Amino acid sequence: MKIGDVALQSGLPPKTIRFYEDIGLIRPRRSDNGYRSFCEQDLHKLAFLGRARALEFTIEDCRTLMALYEDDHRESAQVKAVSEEQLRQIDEKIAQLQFMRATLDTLIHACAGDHRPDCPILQDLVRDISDPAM
Amino acid sequence: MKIGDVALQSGLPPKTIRFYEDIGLIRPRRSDNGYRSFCEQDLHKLAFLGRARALEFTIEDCRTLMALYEDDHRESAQVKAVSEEQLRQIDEKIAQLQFMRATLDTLIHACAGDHRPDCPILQDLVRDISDPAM
DNA sequence: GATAGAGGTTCCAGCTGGGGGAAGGTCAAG
DNA sequence: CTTGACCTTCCCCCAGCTGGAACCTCTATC
Repeated sequence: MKIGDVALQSGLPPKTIRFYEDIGLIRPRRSDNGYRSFCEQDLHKLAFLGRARALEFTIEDCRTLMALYEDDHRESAQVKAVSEEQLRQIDEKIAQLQFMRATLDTLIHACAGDHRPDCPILQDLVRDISDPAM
Repeated sequence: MKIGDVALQSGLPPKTIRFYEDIGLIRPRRSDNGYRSFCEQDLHKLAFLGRARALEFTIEDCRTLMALYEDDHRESAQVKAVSEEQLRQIDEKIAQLQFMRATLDTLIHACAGDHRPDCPILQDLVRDISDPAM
């Protein structure tokens, strides 16, 4: 398979696939003409990477998961640990975003949204420096 | 005020303040010795930027908000529109993260997390290419 | 056999939003 | 007069790609 084929099948752009090779996540063979030649295993790995990235695992996480994936002697506890850390970070992000959302929502509801310049949103953003309370 | 002073008062690192000047968000004067010299207005703008960024407004959003902030003839509807779009994007992010969280949580609960190599998490990540259903 | 077009290749640059650190200038205190 | 804290510019680096230029290769068509 050439890069275009695996791109279609994995859903990853060719650029991304080359990038993953650059950083050593996959190691496809080469044909005589210099083209990358992907086997089924490579395709599975790319799908693996695509899904892990969709779950917001970092590239470094992916590297770890990939190593575990390839290690027949892995312990599932290791995989679980990485995933639990990732879950924790997602939870953190969600909490932070929900806090921002609440703040922004309050501001938006306080704003008349008409032709006059008075705006509680701007007022809040620029409020007194010496009052760091949120 | 020198950059260190406004850094302390605004909570932004000096590097970030210089960066904001580079991209034209602020235009502090210069003292004879070449040092940046910030006035109260600059400080307010920096605080403004810090808070807007904390609400995940992009730099481009900040540029827009800053222009509105400086425009006495603005209509609050413009500010509200930018903020509502931002709220929409935050909601989108939250929804996506919650979906990821659910997926990851399910996988984690399905994983024994012991010394054996069998792991539903890896199995899911690498599952059949020809089954793109999530 | 020539050529066009759709692929492939490499490399370099850039995006967002800054951070790290070098090399040098300036200022106040001791 | 020196020390140390602060300031300056400069350039490179981070993640995780993406775009583009310049070139190569294969296939199809005339």
